Amino acid sequence: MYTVKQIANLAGVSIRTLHYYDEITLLAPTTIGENGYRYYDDAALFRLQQILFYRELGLELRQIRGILDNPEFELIVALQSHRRVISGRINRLQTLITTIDRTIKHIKGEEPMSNKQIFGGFNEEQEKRYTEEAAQLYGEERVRKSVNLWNSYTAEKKAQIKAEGSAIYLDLVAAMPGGPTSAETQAILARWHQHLRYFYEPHVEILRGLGQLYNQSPEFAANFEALHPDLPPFLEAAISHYCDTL
Amino acid sequence: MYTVKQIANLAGVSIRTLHYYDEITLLAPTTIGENGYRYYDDAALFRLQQILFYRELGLELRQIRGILDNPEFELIVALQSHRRVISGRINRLQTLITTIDRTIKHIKGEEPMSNKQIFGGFNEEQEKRYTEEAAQLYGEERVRKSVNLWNSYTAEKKAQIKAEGSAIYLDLVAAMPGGPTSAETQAILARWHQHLRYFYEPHVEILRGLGQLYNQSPEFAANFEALHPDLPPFLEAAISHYCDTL
DNA sequence: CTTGACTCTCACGTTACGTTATCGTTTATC
DNA sequence: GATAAACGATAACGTAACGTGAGAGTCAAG
Repeated sequence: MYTVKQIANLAGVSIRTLHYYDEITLLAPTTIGENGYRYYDDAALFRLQQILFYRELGLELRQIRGILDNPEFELIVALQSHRRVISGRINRLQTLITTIDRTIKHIKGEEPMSNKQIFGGFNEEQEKRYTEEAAQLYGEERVRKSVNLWNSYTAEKKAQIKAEGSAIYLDLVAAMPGGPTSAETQAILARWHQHLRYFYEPHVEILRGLGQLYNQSPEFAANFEALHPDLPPFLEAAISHYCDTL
Repeated sequence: MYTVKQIANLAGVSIRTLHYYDEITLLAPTTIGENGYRYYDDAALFRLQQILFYRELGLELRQIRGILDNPEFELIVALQSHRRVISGRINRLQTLITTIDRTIKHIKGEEPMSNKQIFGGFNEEQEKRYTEEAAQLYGEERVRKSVNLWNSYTAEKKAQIKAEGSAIYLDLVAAMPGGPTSAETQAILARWHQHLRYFYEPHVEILRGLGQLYNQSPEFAANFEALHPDLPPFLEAAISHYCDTL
């Protein structure tokens, strides 16, 4: 059993951080003494390690809690995923170093440099975030295939697919009053299921993963909330039921 | 001349960020049109690059403004400094990767693991702060005096002192096979001790602090690593022993 | 001349803590 | 067994660096 200070020293975090993580139920102490003191055991130590990894990778604490509390969470798989993301980070930093070297040469007049190159290593991260989360949930290869498939469409086809998607989600919002398990909702989900084939072969696990993603990932959730504030949890429930009946 | 959107796309930042940087006078647009639009030129592009480097390294925007607005600021020197710090970052991430590998083996029961090792790579940032504190304690006034003393030398004298310093560090590299406590190493350290008098009165505490600084500060360490990859830890051990025998 | 893409300025919201302030508890020392 | 030092708790306000609309003006193309 460790006290707050011992944990703080071991992990290099502040005591306030431990208080805060307790407050938001991200890392609760193993037991609390009669004096109100927090005490942590080794399991808590490993959970904290995971938290720090995900934090290092830029995830919000709420997401981290969602991931760690997911019964399907597997420590080793998660660690291997961290490895890949951190490797990516290292590559990015190395890009920054070449940007530095190139900038120095450019200033000395030894080499020309484009405007894009000035920001090499900075502007690459944008679209990655989106991909990173998806990659962690259902695997890099699948994402790659999906991207390839999507890119194979013409611009016209892309627009049509997008429109179809929008229509489906609007219909889902209209179906919300009936509840997530209503026949109407489930019928629309069948269309949604079919629609996904434009991107990849939607396997049951994937469908379930998408349902969670739509509710847990802030980026997805934000999009759906724009249509209706309660759409994300509604979607997760409805998709879960849909998968159960397959 | 570029508009906000063009800059945002080039650098991978949001328009809001550009607005904010203007608001806090960190990056003002080159000109403002009659319509109130912000327009930036290439110089602004380079300033933004610097801002992003410093931000990547974790500096606060106020500090960044202070650095960039300092008349002594030199672009190339700054870029070289970024290089060293980013290299340190890469080392830290690589430590994280070994922590991951070790944790995986530990979970599989293939290897024991200490509590400290669980957080290898995370708690290192603290050590930096210790050094910073030390720097502030011993710090600013002595640094100022040292700078004054240094500036009182002629260019010729400066060159001679620099050469002497380089010779000492090269001799230390040559003495590395004998180990940090060898008579040879310790004799060279006596020269090093004497050499420091060109800069300030080397008190025992300061010597010890320097030893730690040489190994812990990524900027110093990077310089010494250029001479030999294991020189920084060797220096810390050798200087520690030298101080013990004073 | 309208439509859509851009732009502006408020102004409030957010995340993950830092920072006192005030108070009870434990431990080391005299 | 008293007392100070170190440690723990809660509570509440502060902050940095933007995100996120709202409302309104501007520009380029058809």
